[in-house]
Amino acid sequence: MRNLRDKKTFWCYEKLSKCCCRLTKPRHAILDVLSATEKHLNAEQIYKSASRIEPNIGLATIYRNLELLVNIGLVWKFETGNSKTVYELAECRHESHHHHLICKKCNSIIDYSGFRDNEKDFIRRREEMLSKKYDFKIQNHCIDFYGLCAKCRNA
Amino acid sequence: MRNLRDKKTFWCYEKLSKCCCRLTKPRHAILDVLSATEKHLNAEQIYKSASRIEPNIGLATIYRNLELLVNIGLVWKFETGNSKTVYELAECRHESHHHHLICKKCNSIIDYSGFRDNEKDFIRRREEMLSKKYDFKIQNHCIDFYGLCAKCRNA
DNA sequence: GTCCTATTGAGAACTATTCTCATTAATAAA
DNA sequence: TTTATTAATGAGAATAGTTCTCAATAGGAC
Ligand SMILES: [Mn+2]
Ligand SMILES: [Mn+2]
Ligand SMILES: [Zn+2]
Ligand SMILES: [Zn+2]
Repeated sequence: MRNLRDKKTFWCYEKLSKCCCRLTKPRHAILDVLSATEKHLNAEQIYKSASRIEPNIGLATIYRNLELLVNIGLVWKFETGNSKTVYELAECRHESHHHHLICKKCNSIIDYSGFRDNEKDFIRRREEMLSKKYDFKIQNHCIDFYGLCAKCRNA
Repeated sequence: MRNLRDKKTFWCYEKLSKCCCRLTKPRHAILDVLSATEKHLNAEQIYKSASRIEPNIGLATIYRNLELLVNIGLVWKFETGNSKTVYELAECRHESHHHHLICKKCNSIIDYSGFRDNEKDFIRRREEMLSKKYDFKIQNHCIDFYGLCAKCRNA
């Protein structure tokens, strides 16, 4: 196992310890799995990949840690409507915040992140307005577009 | 039971028969339940309310019909992230299309529908742009804002 | 190295949803 | 109105994603 000094340089070690969360081997593996892909993985897929790094890891540990990582904001979780919850890294990626195009037929997900400035402005203004109008503290948002991907439309 | 002539005047009878769906008693009850509220109900809640109208209705029938009604576009379904899928009528309401403010703590949902024209324009333009860029036919969208409601913030 | 306790693995338990199948009833046709 | 067709139903079993339990382990502060 990596020694302590190495661990302290891990990209989210600080954030974890700030929350009194230890950088355990399963946790490290899960973060490695999510870091290594740009796909949206469900718990089972993360379990399989993480098992290659930590062969004895348990599925319950996957769920426990995903919940924890979502809570401290390192991971973004969302439901696709076909009962498979998927996860992706929230930070440390090409461009962290993004929206989704979701195909209703094949359930594939396209990340959309090339925001124009006016798009960010628009959403920020909308959030300000909504916060006031409904006395609601907005922390984040989820914008998904549903429809048919090119492949499914031509099939 | 209502006779045939009455049923044919039911607000979505045409839409149903167009899809070869019969206006059955359980179906009628579910639509009545959804029509009578502005809340977002889960399957269990719909089951309980519908049971008061049709005492022998089965839970499986609730799920079957909700799926059907979602497919033909009469009902809007969405997942709140706490594993309770909720449903609401898509048509025949104050203002059909709307977005949501969802409290992360108490899971309450606020409907937000007072769109300004520029908001609709903005989303329409965005959809046009995305459709082209990703060769994706957009059919609808889901915009949710997550955060803390007034009650939970002051508690 | 010692100690405290957060975290783990295994599997049982839970729960929302879907499936199966014999029976019933909505509707079109006669 | 009667009949025929087959979509739809209720009951309960089955499934699957997720959470829980608990004794054992290991991260990391000291
Ligand atoms: Mn994504
Ligand atoms: Mn709503
Ligand atoms: Zn597709
Ligand atoms: Zn709240």
